[in-house]
Amino acid sequence: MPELPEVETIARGLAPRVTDRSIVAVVHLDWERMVETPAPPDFSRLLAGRHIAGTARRAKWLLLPLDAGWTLALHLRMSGRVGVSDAPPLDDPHTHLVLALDNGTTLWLRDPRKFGRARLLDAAGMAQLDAAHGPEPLDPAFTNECLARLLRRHRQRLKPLLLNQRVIAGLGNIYVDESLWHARLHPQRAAESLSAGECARLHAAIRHVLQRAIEHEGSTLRDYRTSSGSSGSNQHFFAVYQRSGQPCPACGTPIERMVVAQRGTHFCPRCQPACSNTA
DNA sequence: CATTACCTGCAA
DNA sequence: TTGCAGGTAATG
Repeated sequence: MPELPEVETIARGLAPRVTDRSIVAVVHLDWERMVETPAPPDFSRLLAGRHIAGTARRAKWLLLPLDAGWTLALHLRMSGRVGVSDAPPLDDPHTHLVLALDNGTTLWLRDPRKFGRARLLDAAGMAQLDAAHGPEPLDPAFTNECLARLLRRHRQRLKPLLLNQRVIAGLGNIYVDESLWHARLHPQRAAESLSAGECARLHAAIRHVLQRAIEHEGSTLRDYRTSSGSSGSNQHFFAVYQRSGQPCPACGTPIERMVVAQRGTHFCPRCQPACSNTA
């Protein structure tokens, strides 16, 4: 579920409640496959006593930088949620990881679909995670020219290209569809076929769409909640996502849905015309 | 590039 | 009952 804006919102909301706390212990872990590294006994042993320096985000990973060079990295995949509460939510069958903090609160991860993942990384592991992802689209260093270079380098259609975390970090199905609509580009356009002007439109669209979503604390379709449990409101600003049959906000043409790269894809057939090099 | 797998809940 | 879902990795 959570894409860049949702994870960013969670990281910001979590910060005041975990920064400068210490982890007393892992008090609950009932889905060991969630822990990718190190093996769960070491994961729990190494987390105990760690100091939490703050919160951060890389791509769709929620990061808790700890002391001694460690970082706790959490990926919420489709249905994961994290929060801090006074009482451990141990009666909930979907809460799979609970950390006790030194002020008596608990940091928990809940995930009905069990796709979420946790890693405890040393500096080298964190560097690897970083290197496995493309540039952050909201980083000032991500210029129009950076995007142009990415598009030139990959012979792929726009939709799968933008979903690929190794190419550009943090976009998922929602924000790819929304960005392509704002840029007036068909999801199946070949990446290397974009003109300079189209590339500039895509660059501006991606940043606009992500920034606005963060301002609205993310998009809640079903599972996503902020770290305090509230819904995001960005879903009210979708132009195309899950709006098939409804009028395009720009031209009134009914939004269409098709499958591209195995993903439901929403677009306006008039504003985002197919080109000769799309099919 | 496409398909499958990982899981569960929910709507059709 | 079937199909679908915001993500990703592994496999033909």
